[in-house]
Amino acid sequence: MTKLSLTEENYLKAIYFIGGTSQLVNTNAIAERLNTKAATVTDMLRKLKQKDLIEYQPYKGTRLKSEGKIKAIAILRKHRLWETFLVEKLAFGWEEVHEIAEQLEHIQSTELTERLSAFLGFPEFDPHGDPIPSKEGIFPKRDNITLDRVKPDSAVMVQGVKDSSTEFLNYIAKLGIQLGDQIAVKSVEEYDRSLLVEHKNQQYRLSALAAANLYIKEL
Amino acid sequence: MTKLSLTEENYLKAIYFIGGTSQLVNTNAIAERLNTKAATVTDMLRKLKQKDLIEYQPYKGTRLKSEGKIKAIAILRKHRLWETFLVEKLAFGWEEVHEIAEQLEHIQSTELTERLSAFLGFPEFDPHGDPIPSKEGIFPKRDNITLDRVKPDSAVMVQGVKDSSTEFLNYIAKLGIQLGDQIAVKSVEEYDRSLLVEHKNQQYRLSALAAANLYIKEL
DNA sequence: ATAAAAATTTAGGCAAATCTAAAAATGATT
DNA sequence: AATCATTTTTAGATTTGCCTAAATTTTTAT
Repeated sequence: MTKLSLTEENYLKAIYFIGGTSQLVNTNAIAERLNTKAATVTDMLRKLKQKDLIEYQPYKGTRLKSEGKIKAIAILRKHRLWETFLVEKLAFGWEEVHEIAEQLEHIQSTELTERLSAFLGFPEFDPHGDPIPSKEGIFPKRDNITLDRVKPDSAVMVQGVKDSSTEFLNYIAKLGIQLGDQIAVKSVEEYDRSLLVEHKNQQYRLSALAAANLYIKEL
Repeated sequence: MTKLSLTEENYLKAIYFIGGTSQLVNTNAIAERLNTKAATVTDMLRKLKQKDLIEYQPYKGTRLKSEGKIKAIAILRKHRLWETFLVEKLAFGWEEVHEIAEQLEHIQSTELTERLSAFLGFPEFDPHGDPIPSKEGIFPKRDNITLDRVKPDSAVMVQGVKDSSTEFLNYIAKLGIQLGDQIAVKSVEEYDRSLLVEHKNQQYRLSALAAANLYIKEL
């Protein structure tokens, strides 16, 4: 349980995001995600291997070992809890919180994390609809249905977004779509699979791509 | 408005705590406060001088310049707001929060700081009773303190009530509390933040709510 | 199968923040 | 005023995280 530097934490997070808990991850992919150079990544991988946080074979790639996974998931937990705090308690918009949460996720205090979670009512999903792992590192289950998988004439509730890029978040913000909103699917166009939907008493068309990026729950 | 490193911020804070906004501060005093060596401090002082954050004459000591003061006070503001958050919202004890706030005070986002302040109800004093500077760097005057913001073992004089509802006035009348009365705070209960007070040679317990509605002056 | 391209590592350096040891300045004491 | 003690600075190293350029390994394409 050695304390990691901020940089080390960010490398573990990057490896986790690219390769999850088991896939081999390339040096270049990490370099790109962290806006750094491959040589720098190599240095750090040697260091993380030495700390037994990752498996790493030169030229072959890297993957998290169990200690590394635990750390990465703990950081993710903190990130998503803070995002929830920022949106639900401080009334930030979905799009604004990421950068701040990137800083807050590195605060060291298990006690703080657990009290924050309690304060927020032990949330299982963050404002983007992404699952918040428990302190034991277990992810809550979710209905992974996206809007494009829904039959015409069904009513659904928006539960989250799959694509959390700023572009997409801005797009749905422009449409006025928010978590918890109800949407009724009227029909699906054969040609491009776009959807005619009714939302907040308005009818409009959603592309298949947009629909595929909205997690929903059927009502 | 250059972004400072965490270390630079800590040096400014240290200078501020030792010498306030105008007194000359010795190299050794800073070294001691930051648990580092005098030589290290000298290096940093040269750097901070170069950034025009401090006045510094070798062998003569250092003091904050206006930019440095602004930064130091902004950090102090964040520290005390976070402490307030930790105690009032996450129910930490007074003593536990300092270390965590030392980390949180370095989070960079004015927006976050201001929203946090709003969320907390624009507090003017932190749970230790210390004043929280405004975002303009101005310290609130002491006389706006309410009894709940006072350190244990302090003696105060009742100056007024914040809640002037008949219910509250009746309640304190029943306790025999009048303007100008002296009250000594013996201790504060962690659990519900109620106060054990001595007043007119009697000891009794005051709820946090009642205490929060009594304006006092420290003696 | 071999050469070209791409990915990765090694080698050598740099900046920030730290240290120890030695030198210099200041201040205190007789 | 001269000396001794204290404070502070300078000099020279170390560690961490990063870089560029060159070398090496792996992959791809002919």
